[in-house]
Amino acid sequence: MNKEDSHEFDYYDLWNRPGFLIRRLHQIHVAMFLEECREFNVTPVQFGVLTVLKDSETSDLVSIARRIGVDRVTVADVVRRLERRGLVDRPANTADKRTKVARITKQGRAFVDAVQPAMIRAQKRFVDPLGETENAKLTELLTKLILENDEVSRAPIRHKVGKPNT
Amino acid sequence: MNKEDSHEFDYYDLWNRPGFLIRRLHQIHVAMFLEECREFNVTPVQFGVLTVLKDSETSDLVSIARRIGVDRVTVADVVRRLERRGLVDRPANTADKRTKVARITKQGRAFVDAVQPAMIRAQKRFVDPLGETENAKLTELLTKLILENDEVSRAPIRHKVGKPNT
DNA sequence: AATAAAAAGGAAGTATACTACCTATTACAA
DNA sequence: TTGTAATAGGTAGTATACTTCCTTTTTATT
Repeated sequence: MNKEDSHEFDYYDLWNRPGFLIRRLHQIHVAMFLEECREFNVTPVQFGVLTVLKDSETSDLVSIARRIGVDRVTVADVVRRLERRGLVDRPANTADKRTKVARITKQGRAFVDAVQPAMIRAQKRFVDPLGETENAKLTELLTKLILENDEVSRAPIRHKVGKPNT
Repeated sequence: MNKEDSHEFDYYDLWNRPGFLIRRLHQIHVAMFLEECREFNVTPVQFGVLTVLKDSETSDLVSIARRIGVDRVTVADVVRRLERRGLVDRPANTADKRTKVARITKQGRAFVDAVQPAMIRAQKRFVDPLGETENAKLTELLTKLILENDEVSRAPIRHKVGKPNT
């Protein structure tokens, strides 16, 4: 019998693996987001990039990657798709010829405003089964785990700006 | 100003979007898993499939998909890779010629046993920043959210009881 | 000023995770 | 029994999310 040879916790059961739970939950959130935003045909990460750009006017890809916690190559992919849809453009940077910044267009801004309510619906619906206290606790625990483990990921956010939340 | 026009919660901040937190955490878990299991060159989902197969001897792809909560097309992909490595084979099913079951090989079983400690290390390290109480609470909250929202995802896991899929 | 290190990005490759469409087989029902 | 449903799987296409290797440009060091 292999199931219990660590005689402390049954990691053999998928439902006892935190990683399994997180993967499933992530999957569910993406499904909900896409469902709520179906008419806009936008993904959570695409909306994340647009959110960052709406704040910062222009930004090089590495900065975006750090802000949303995604690999720079992935960001380049996402930005390429947003550019194809006219939501973002890529003006050349004369100051630093290595970078090729991304900039949200007027259409992009209007798009974010139009999608925002659907995004909020998705977020609320996602945590709807929890009460207010549980919801706060969940946010606290998730944030703690992210901040404590951040350096493991390839796209560390290395900060606690804005909202230490603790 | 758009940041506060829902005058209740600042969803404009990425760190206040539960979906963002879940995505980041999932990403971190995958990174940790890959790090701990580097020598074995195996992913969380691959190990999940092997775990299920070790239990059930043989299984058709749809059943695996339901057990681990992943789309059947994805499972087919994963199984193809495991087959290529000799960890799984695909005997034909004479009883039902539609199915082409997956079966874990002897090598596959040995592989699971060899990787198991690294997998457990990854799971423990992931929740290490939490105390025992917090850890239990996290598991409780994640499980609750999964079970309550499961039907949204494309790969629902037969959750709860007597929930006919329409 | 010359050179090495660091940073930004492109290109190619892999894995997960879907959708949509198609075929083959099985189960069910008129 | 015959025709329709449902089921299992394949194929193709898209998006996220990485890795590794490469080039160009900037920064730092000597």
